[in-house]
Amino acid sequence: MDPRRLLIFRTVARSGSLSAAAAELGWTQPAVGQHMQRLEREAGVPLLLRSARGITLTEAGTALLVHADAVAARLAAADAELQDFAALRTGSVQLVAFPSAAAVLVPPALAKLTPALDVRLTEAEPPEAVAQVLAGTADVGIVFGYADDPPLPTELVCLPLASDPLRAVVPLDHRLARRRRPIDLAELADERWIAGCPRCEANLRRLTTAAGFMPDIRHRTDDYVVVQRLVAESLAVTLLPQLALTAAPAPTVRAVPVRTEPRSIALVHRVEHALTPGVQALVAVLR
Amino acid sequence: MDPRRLLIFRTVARSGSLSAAAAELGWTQPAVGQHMQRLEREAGVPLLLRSARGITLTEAGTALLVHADAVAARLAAADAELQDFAALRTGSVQLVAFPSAAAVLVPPALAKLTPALDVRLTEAEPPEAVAQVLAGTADVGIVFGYADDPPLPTELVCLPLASDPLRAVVPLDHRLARRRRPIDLAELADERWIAGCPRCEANLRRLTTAAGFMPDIRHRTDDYVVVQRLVAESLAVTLLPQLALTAAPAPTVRAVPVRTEPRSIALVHRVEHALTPGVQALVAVLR
DNA sequence: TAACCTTACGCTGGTCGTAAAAATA
DNA sequence: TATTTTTACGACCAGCGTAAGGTTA
Repeated sequence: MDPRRLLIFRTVARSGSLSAAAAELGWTQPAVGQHMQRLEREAGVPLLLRSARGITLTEAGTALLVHADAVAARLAAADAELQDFAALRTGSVQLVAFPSAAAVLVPPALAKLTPALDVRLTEAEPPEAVAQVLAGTADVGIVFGYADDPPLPTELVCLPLASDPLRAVVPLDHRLARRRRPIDLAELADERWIAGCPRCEANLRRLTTAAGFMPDIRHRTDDYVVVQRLVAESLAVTLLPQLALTAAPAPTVRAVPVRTEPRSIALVHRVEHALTPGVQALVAVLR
Repeated sequence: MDPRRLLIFRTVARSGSLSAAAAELGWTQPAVGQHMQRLEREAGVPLLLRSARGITLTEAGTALLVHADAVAARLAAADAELQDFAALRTGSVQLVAFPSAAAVLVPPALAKLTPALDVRLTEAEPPEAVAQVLAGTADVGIVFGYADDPPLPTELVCLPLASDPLRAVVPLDHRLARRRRPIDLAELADERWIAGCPRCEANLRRLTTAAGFMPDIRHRTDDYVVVQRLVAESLAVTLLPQLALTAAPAPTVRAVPVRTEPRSIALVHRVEHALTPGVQALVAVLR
């Protein structure tokens, strides 16, 4: 059974005549008549009793009208729900961000969004975040990247958000603590070091190699609060991105500008979601 | 929203890929793809996430699938119900018949029908029965007609069922009670008469006029039981159709063949109901 | 007459198929 | 390579409009 004809039948049944239904549909009388003929032929049962005063439903027609009404109601409900998605009156977006972005960038962005959009935040370091977006576990990811990162799969869209400079973090009484001009990394060649997550450590090694030394790594943690406490006790120095320092500013350490390439912060999502209203809205407030 | 595309979307969602859906529908892949593109454009929201392993539903797509399933279920229910009507597993027919037909012709006919067809009998004399069928209050009418009746409206179909000869009904001790050969109406010119319903009385007057006399009408009733009791008491004679005598055979009177035109018994229904299974079935067992 | 219905027929446009290219595993 | 997708384009037929005819109130 062709569902379009069922809806035309509904219009005919409710309006009382083929011509009235045609007017309602913006068609001509024969167009509606042909549809009803085909519907009745396919049904195998007369549905309408024609007369010069319009139409009356047969018993089968009356029964069919109930179903037609139900179908029309469902279609209207489907339409309304899709419009809710399109107008951001409903829908949810899974957002995954690395910790300091989750702390600094995400909350003010979410505050700008309509509360009808259900954004759910989880934390993950970039490699895992990208994997989640690829797998569909997350819709939008906030990640950071270093200069020589491999390119992302073409399935993903990458929107640069900001450039995040690295700072050298030293104790308050360090000899470089009061320097205003950017220092060279080589000036920290003889320090003890704290390394962060694997990618950050790889980046650190790349930078120090370029600066001509091998860092003496004593501790490893990607927790920027712990890092700063270790530095405060003069146990080591480290490089931290400005974002992490903004997330947890510690008066017990000193962040000194250093001549290194900044890391880049970017937003990723699957290409198909370029038109998904929820993703679109979230991307818009994050940029 | 085009309901056909909703059903195609349902097939796609359930089969997991455009190509699998196309195979299921007996179409090609691009045909399905074009439908989905249009559906998404009209929806204003992406519904499918395409990949090389097939498709995944977006959140909006998942919501839409629920409605699509509901629509499909309703369409199936509508189809099933129409087939029930077509196969006489359901449905009802309003039958209106004049009293003696209701007594003699209808019961054995109904006994031959499937009990799933709900036939409802009411009694009415022909003029009213025809009016009911015209108005749609009844679907099938059993009526009788005389030679010079006006033609029926073209909106009605008339199927002759039988020819019903008239009998002269006289007391057992009447001088004509033992006659085997048909009598002439003129032989009853001097009797007292009982007339029936208005149409029957008109027919009686037409016949007697042709036979050359005016009947001395003493009583009027269309109840053929009452008629026969009156005759049994030798209060009058009358003409009764054979059908009425079959309905209520009375040993206390004598029915003698008489040379008159018989009345005709016919079945009427609206032309549109020629294809209605219930009407068709009822007509078939009544013929 | 006016309103409803059909039937007949021409033309448009939706929609399906074919063919080729692109992307992923 | 095999399977998925998309895009482009051609052809067909469903379906709408126009026009004419029939029936009832």
